[in-house]
Amino acid sequence: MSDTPFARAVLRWFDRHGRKHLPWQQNINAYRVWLSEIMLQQTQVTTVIPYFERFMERFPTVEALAEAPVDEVLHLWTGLGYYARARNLHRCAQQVVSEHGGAFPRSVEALSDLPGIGRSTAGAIASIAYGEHAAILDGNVKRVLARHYAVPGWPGQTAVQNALWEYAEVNTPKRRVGDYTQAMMDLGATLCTRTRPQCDQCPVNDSCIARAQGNPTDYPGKKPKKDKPVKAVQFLMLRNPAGDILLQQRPPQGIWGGLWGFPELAREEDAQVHVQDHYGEVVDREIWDSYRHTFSHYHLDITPVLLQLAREPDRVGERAQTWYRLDRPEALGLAAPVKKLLQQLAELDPRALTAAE
DNA sequence: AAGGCGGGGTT
DNA sequence: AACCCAGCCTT
Repeated sequence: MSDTPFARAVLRWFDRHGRKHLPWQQNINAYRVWLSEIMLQQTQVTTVIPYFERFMERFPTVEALAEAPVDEVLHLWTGLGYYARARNLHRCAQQVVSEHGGAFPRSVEALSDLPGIGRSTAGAIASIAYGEHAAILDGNVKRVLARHYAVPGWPGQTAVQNALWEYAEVNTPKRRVGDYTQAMMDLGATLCTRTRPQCDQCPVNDSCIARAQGNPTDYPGKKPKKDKPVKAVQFLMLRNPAGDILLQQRPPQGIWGGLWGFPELAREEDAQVHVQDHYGEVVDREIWDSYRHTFSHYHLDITPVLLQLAREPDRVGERAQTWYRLDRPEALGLAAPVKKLLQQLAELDPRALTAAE
């Protein structure tokens, strides 16, 4: 079978207008492609770039990543979100080393068996790194194809997703498949954008059904919206006489899985009474202003409470814990709100101020 | 099939 | 403030 006219036009456009200077497009190998693809899941290019550079600096090879402590991986991931990606990344690196001799497999099937790699990411790695005939279907490609073929409905629905996969597979060319993969993402990112698509410059505008209809931005269909529930917690910032802050490791599943955070308490409870019962005498308390942290699926109203302990308590509870030195921070994974509060605490810390000078 | 899982950029 | 982003995994 020869390439579709769609694919040929997209490739011609890529030669003239595609992006070719992104960090992971240089010195292409499967490790770099894989790392970038995982980071780019549900995350925009400009956000990813500095993280990608830091990871490549610290972990130049899949072996280096596999050998690192997971806490250090999560530390470098701090702020990127969806932390299961980082834990799967680490496990995947270890499997590539132990089960594939340090080389990522070439086939979509074998790639999909690795943690954190689904059908689309497997297609991206196989096509870009190895030139294998494999399709992708990420947010950009969904938008381009949904408009071009006027596929109605929200891509979260299985039927819509299946239809889009079919168009993706049909148009994926035999030759230059890596360029085509990159080209489709570039098309979605630079021309076929969510708002104000630049149809005049599109290489496949002559066959685009949504454009002919005059309503390209009606595709893809919107996700049905639901009201976000609100949860409220207190973050207990426990400070020992030395000035260090107590952090506990969160369980691997659930929000901020595997990261380190403050002990939490329901909003209604009395923080000072609770802490005195569990950690010993409290000699000072500051209740900081509450603020809202919003996730994709709920709002979290956070009230930070700083509690100064008279003495360092014994180890409390089941979970791993550490006294976080504000003047000499450990390499731990931290949720964004925790990182922000620790920075504010550091600004109050005379040792940290001295260290910064 | 539906929902959990982040944080930030854009509008 | 709503929306979405180079999705995957579990239930």
